[in-house]
Amino acid sequence: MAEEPAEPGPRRRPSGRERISRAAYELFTRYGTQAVGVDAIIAYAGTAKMTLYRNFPSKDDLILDFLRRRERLWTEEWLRAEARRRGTTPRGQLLAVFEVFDEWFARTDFEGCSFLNTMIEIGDRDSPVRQAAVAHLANIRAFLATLAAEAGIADTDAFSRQWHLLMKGSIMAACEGDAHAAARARELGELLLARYGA
Amino acid sequence: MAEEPAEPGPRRRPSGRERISRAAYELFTRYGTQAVGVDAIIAYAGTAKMTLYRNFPSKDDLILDFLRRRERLWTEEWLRAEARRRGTTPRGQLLAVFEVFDEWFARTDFEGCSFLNTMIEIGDRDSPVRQAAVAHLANIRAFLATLAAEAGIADTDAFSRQWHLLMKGSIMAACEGDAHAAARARELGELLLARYGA
DNA sequence: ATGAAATGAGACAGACCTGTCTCTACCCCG
DNA sequence: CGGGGTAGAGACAGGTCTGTCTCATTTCAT
Repeated sequence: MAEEPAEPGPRRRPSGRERISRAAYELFTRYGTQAVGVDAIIAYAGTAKMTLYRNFPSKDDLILDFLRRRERLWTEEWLRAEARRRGTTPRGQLLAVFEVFDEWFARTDFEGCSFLNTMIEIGDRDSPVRQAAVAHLANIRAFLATLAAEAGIADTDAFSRQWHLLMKGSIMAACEGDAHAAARARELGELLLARYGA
Repeated sequence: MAEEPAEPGPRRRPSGRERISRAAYELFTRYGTQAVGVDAIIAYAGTAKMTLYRNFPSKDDLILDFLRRRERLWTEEWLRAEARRRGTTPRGQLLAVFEVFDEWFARTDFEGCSFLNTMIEIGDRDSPVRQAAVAHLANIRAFLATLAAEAGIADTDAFSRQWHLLMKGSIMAACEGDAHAAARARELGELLLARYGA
């Protein structure tokens, strides 16, 4: 949910790898990693198929690249940055997560959390792709734990897991069509903050 | 999570349709509706492919049958029955949901909520399969709203949506591997009950 | 400008998917 | 016993998927 800098020069066409990576990001976020084939990606990127397979050994490697890009653009540059920016206190930054979610859920192209979607789409627990998605979810929790520590909460692990539970529950509710899912989670969040004395 | 009655006679082999429906249930719950092909289903059921297509116009119709069966076996005969049985008060029956979930999450063959999984797997919002999954999720909420009304809660819609949010969040956390996801949600549930004066 | 590297375009292989069709055999009820 | 509905087995069509290969063209640094 941020834009790329024009990579090397001032107005240069991005490399084939970069265009494929961006195309995969657009299509994977919207339609899921399993529903989108490599042919759709190269058509969207305007490249040849060999450009994809010269840069990525397999589609799975492209999905791993997609998850890393998602963490950078969504987790870090969007969610974390916006929460930090909107909240004046650690407590306010935690609650700002659901303010950000509220706008996210209202987008017409809202299609859920790519990490959760990928985890569910990949049934095999041993798949490196699924394990990567789970690891990226844990990185979201690491940010929550940081905020919890700054808010003076003692058990940051328990708190961040519960806060993340609210986030995931609200995302699923939004996927179902609940327009007020973020506000419902925010109210639960306030109860949880009070419970932890923050 | 209940067993079928031996349909007509005392020890008769179930009909082809019934065997296919049961096989689809086993495989779809475990691996997802998109990952399992009709060939795997007929092999598991021990039937011919034409037996499937004589009884179900398409795979999508088989998935719809699967979702209905899931509602009967999981939502009604398992979740609702166990919550009713374990709790002595409406409040206790609500909290018993997470007691039941705790045992569910610990199962080695735990593979999440089939309604959520199907909703995510089917990207197309207009798909009848996805809409059916969403409708089955709403039926879970209807049960929660009944319990909320019995517990004397005024806004049963808001409450049931928040309780369901906790359930869905805990399921996602359990899919990630959190062994204590049910206990975390239960604690949030107690805060919510207090907030609603129950 | 020139040679090396990257890219575009598309055919192709092999696997898998849904759904159709045929043919044979069984089973059950009258 | 006999006949009609049901089931099993498997070939088949038509599509999609990932991944490989070839070859002409472009692009870039030297």
